[in-house]
Amino acid sequence: MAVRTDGRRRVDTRREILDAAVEVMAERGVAGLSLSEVARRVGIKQPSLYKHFASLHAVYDEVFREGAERQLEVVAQAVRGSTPGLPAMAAAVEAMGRLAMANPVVAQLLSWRPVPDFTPSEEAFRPSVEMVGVVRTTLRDAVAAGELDPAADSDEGVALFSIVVAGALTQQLANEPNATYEDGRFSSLLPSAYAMFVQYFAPKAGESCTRPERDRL
Amino acid sequence: MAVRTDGRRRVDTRREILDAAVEVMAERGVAGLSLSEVARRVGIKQPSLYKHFASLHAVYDEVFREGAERQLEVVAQAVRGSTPGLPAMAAAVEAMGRLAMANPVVAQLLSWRPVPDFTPSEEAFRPSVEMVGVVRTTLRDAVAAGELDPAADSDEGVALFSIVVAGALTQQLANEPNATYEDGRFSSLLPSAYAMFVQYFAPKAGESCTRPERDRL
DNA sequence: GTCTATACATTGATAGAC
DNA sequence: GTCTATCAATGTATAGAC
Repeated sequence: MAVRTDGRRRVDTRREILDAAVEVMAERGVAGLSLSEVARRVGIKQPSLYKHFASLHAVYDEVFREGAERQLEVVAQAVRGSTPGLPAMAAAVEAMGRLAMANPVVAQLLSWRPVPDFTPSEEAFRPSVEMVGVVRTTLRDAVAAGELDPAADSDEGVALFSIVVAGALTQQLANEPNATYEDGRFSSLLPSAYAMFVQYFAPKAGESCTRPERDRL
Repeated sequence: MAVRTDGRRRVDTRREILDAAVEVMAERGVAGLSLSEVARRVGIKQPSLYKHFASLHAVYDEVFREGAERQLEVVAQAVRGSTPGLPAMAAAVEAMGRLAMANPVVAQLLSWRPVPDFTPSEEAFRPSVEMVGVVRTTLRDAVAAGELDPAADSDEGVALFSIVVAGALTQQLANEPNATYEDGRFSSLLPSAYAMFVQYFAPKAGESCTRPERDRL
C-alpha cells in the first residue's frame, strides 16, 4: 500500500485517504463514497479515519477544495502562458477540458451537486470564486484588444462562457465518462463550442457583419 | 393521501409510489431515494412496495421512462405547433427549458448519471433516442428553409445543440435548482445560448458575412 | 395486495485501551 | 494515531399469514 520508512506506519495517511476516496467515488459514483470502504483500502480500521478527518463531509470538502484549487492553478497557468485576450481564453478552455477528463470524479463533484447533503464550505469554494474573476479579466482583455464586443465583459458574458464550456464537459462526463479529451463525442467539440461563444460576441466592426438581436428567441 | 372509492385501499397505488419517489428525490437528492421512505409517505409498509415494483432500480427506471416520454411529448408538440425550421427549434428549446425547471429532479435523472449503480433500461431510454431524431429532423428543416448552413444537419450539429441547451439547464440545476425558468441566472440565458448556436450555423449567404473556421481554437 | 416478522448487510460515529 | 468494541440507524429484500 505505502512505503514504510521507519517506525511510523506510513508517510502520509491523510494523502492516502484522499486518494482512496477519489478511487471509491470513481467506482461507486460520487455519491457512493464510504469511509468504511476507504479505510479498507488504506489498510486501517474505519474509526482511525476520524483522527484525520472529522466526518464524511469533511472528506468531501477536502476533495472539493483540492480540486477547485488545482483547477484554478491550471487555468491561471494557461492564461499566464498565452497572449492576453482570445489566445488566453482558448488556452484556458483546453486546460479545463483536459483536467476535467483526467479527473472526471472531481469534475463532477465541482460542477454538479451529486451528494445529497453536502455543500462545500466557503473555504473550499473560494478558488472557484477566484476563477470567475480570472475568466472575467480575460474577457476584459479580449474586449480591450478589439477581439470581442464590449458586451462580452459582463455577468452575462461569463455565464454564457460557462454554459458552453460546462455544457460540453458535463455532457461528456454523463455520457462517456471514460473517454479521452480528444476522442470524446462532446469533449472533442469543446473548441467548436468555444468558437460559438467567440463568434457570438464578435466585435461589430463598422456593422459590416450584422448580428441578430441577442435576446430574441 | 388518496381518495378511497370502494373497498380497495386506493385508486392507484402505483401512481402514488412514483409521485412519492420524485418527492423524496427532491428532498434527499436523486441518489437519495429510499423505498422505506417512499412506503412511509404512501402509507403502506415497505415490503408491500414489492407488489408494485420489483426493486429500487425498477422505480428509478419507471421515473426515467415517464420523464423521457414526457420530454419527448412536450418537444414534439412544440415542434408540431410551430413553423418548421428555426421557429420550431426555438419552441422546442423553450419547451425543454420550462419542463426541466418544472421537474428539476427528473431533469437531473435524465441528463446526469447521479445514481451509482443505475443505468436506464433500453425501453426506458427509447424516448430519448427518439428525441434525437426529432431534433435532427428540425435541423434538416431549418437547412432546407435556408435558415441554417447545411453543416448543421449532422451529428456535430445535434451535439452542439445539445451542449448549448443542456449546458444552460444543468448549470441552472446545479446552482439554483429552485429558480423559475424566467428568473434563473442560467435558464434565463437559454434564448441567448440558443442564439449562439443559430448564429454559428448561419448560412453563408454569398459569403457576404464571413464566418471563422469552425474547428479552429 | 396488504400485513408481520425477519434476515442480512452497511454505514457513520463514539468510547476508551494502548 | 492506531486499535477493539459497540451503538444506533438505515436500508433492500424475502417468507408466509390473511
